[in-house]
Amino acid sequence: MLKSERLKTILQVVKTQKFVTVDELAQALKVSDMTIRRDLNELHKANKILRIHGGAQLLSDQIRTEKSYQQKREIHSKEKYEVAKRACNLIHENDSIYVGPGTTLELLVANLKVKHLRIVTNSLPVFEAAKDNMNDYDLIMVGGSYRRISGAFVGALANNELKTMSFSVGFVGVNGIKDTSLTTANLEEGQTEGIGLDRSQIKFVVADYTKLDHSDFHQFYDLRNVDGLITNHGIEPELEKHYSQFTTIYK
Amino acid sequence: MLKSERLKTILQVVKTQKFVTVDELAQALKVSDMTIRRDLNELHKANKILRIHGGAQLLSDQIRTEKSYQQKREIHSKEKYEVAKRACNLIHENDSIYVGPGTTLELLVANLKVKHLRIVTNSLPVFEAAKDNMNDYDLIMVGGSYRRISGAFVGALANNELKTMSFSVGFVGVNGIKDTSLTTANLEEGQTEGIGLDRSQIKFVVADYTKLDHSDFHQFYDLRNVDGLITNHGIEPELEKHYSQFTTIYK
DNA sequence: TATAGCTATCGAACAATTTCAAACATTGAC
DNA sequence: GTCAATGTTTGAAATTGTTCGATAGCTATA
Repeated sequence: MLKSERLKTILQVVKTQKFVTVDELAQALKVSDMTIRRDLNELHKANKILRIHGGAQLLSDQIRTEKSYQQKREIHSKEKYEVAKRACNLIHENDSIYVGPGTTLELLVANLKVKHLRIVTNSLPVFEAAKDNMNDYDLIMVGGSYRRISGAFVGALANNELKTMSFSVGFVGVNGIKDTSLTTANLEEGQTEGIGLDRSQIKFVVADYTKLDHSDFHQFYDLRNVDGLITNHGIEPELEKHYSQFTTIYK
Repeated sequence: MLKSERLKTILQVVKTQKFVTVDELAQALKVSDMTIRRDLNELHKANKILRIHGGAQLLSDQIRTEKSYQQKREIHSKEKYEVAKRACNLIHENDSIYVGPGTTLELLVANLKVKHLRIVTNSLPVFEAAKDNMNDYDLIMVGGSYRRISGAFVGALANNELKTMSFSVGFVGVNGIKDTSLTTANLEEGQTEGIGLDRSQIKFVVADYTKLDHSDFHQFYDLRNVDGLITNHGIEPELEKHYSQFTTIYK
């Protein structure tokens, strides 16, 4: 493979996954890690990516311009990536999974490598990410009314459609977790996510540590009813102990 | 093989593959690598390709234009635009409209200027076009299984969802119209479109003149049950007379 | 919180490999 | 034979891989 071809591939990967490690790239492109480092440094010098310890991520301004609808995307990219990778390990071949809206869950489906999955989502960004994933998944969109701000489909249509389905695993993101309450900014979105969880045999909530011990307006689910809280290492031991009373912590 | 012939072949390969190595070309064209290098340098001097270490790649401006070129050819074809504009005039304030998949219908929603509409579609490209339209429409997506090739959502989920709705006007595109049959390439897609029409008080089929008197594999609706065929001026008088037996022609 | 120890990552230096172009030899058409 | 195109040789340049000591980041322990 030509060098410029490799550089282009790297850029492509960074764009879709927001973050990559040196090892991942070295394995995928079948070159040594040193070569990848040199490539990343070159791309960094050309101001195409942001070089960080262990890998690279999208430039924050690229994140902003790419999708103007959310500034959330530009922060905590690495943390979200960690959480997403952890969540990937909980998915197995032939699963039918529900994936709610949220940037972390976009990363989840973008980084999935398990084969033979049925992915159901009510989020357009998540759908797009799954569509761009190299593996050829059975992809189902839950339609409904469109919320421009989050890119999610919600309302009675979405809810009714979800109620006709059953999932082996379900993942939702949150804006905050306070005590045993999962909270979000929008009532309708929370309701739809709640139904997605209800219809899932195993229920996971995905939240980097910045979401813990914070509360948003609408409570939409009880932490005691979910099977796992997927977060990253940044979680404070005190909080971990607190939440582990109610559910399993994956970090 | 003549030199000029070889140069042409190389250009062709670069165009289709974006990247090519010296070795690949040397083996394929059965000449020495040195000859290929000389060829590549010549093409580079003529500004036809970008020479890079180990091979060659498309000029960066060719890469940029390449994608949008295909789409522009598709989308901005004059005939489709005419048809789309004509269809726009059949939509009025406060309508609830169903819009099926198809490039002409993408143009339709992109050019809509009527206010206070509810737009329902099972096509992702149509949805995206409507989303980008400046007017703030009530936008509803019908979810379901995703067909990568056309960007449409189909199957039982989509069908059931459509069956719960009622539209004042419905628009579908076709691959071909033969006698009184609307035909399309995919059975499921046709079924879903058919239901969209069934649920519409006024039913329109949209087809530039190239679609008339052509047939695709699956028949999904009867022309005698639609209220209008929207086409452009290129239609042959003979065909117009033929189809006007079955429905109203808008051109 | 601070510290020590561990591991992964890093870049510099060097070696191995690949690619390059110049110079020259060869081929084939006229 | 002449000339243009092509092949071959060869040393230089570019790229990549490997080794290794330094450093960053994390974990466990006090």
